[in-house]
Amino acid sequence: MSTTAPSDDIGTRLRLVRQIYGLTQRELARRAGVTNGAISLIEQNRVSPSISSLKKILDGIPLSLADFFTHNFAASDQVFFAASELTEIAFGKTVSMRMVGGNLKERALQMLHETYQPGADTGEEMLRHQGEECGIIVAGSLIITVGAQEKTLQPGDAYYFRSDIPHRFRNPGPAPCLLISASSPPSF
Amino acid sequence: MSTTAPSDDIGTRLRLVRQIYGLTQRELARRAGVTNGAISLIEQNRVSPSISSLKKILDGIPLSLADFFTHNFAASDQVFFAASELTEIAFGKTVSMRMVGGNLKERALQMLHETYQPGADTGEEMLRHQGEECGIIVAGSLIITVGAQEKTLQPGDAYYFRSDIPHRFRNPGPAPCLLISASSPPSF
DNA sequence: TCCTGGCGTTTAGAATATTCAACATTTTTG
DNA sequence: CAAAAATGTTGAATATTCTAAACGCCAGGA
Repeated sequence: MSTTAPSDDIGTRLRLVRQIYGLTQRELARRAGVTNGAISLIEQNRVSPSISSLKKILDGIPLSLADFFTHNFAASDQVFFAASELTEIAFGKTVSMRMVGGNLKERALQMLHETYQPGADTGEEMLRHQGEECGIIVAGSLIITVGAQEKTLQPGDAYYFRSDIPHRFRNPGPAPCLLISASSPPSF
Repeated sequence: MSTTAPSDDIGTRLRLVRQIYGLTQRELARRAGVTNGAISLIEQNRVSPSISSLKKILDGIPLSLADFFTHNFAASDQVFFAASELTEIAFGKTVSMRMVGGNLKERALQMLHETYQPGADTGEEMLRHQGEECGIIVAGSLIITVGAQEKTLQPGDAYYFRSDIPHRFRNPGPAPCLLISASSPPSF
């Protein structure tokens, strides 16, 4: 039992969270039913708020006390990613993936833009890992095997399965196959 | 981003935690550098402590604010388990396991008392999953394969490996093999 | 039985947090 | 550019929490 403790600089933390949510001290104060002055003093660490005050304030965001103390609110958390910013991952010469938010920490989700060149195959020794995954074919076609089932998917088709069921992806066609996938928790 | 929020009944929560850790108000107050009266008032919800006070108090346990707000401190959390209370899990007719704390929630750890009957084998298709695992042979003997390595373990021998390395357990001997294992995170 | 020591609780007063209203500064707008 | 609106900060008054010391209660030991 030991969640990593965030800094106890409550003031900076609150200011950060408030700004991430795009609220002014006055707007948050109004929603929370406290005064803007109180929020100002707290954010400057000139007072240490009571739990009841902090709770009221966080309710105005809204955000639970648990989340407030648990999560790492990095101001640098990127929200938008240019195509060129996606981190590239290659598996052999036939499979490559472009990951959304690879630089983020504490991701609960992994989204990939995958490319399977003609002939690409994740291998006879099926993949197995924890979590769940799903995806939608964007271009080309792909043969997906999941447990005892196998199907050729065309653009627009999709899949969803528990990742602990052995699975395999193959592109038999003459054209590259593009697909967008999501999985949780991230496997890399 | 939404950790389940525990009750905001800070008083009861603090009292519960304090008692779980076997501390009196006075002892905790001494460690935390606050007065026993303050703790009494907080536990009765007659005041809402400041973050700084609550932090000082939790430091005396010690417990982080994040953990305090995150975890579910069920007073009923069982600590001791009679052999008969271990939850039984069978895989085929040759492998069975007895799990410690199967009824607990939020386990970070899984401990099993495993029995491999003569001839038992987890299968040629090696096991792979997230986390790490280790164990000690209690009786009989067992052939364990981990990646490229393979070894016959005797009572007292032990193993430790990252569970994502393909692994396999076999009991070739004429006698049942007993072992105790631990893994994290729990795989079931 | 009457102590003694430990427990949680309570109360008055000191310390701290919060409100209210005003201020200085920046941003928006005509 | 000037006026108006919005933002964060501050000081004095109020409200709340925290301390220090006492209280009542109960379990064990002479």
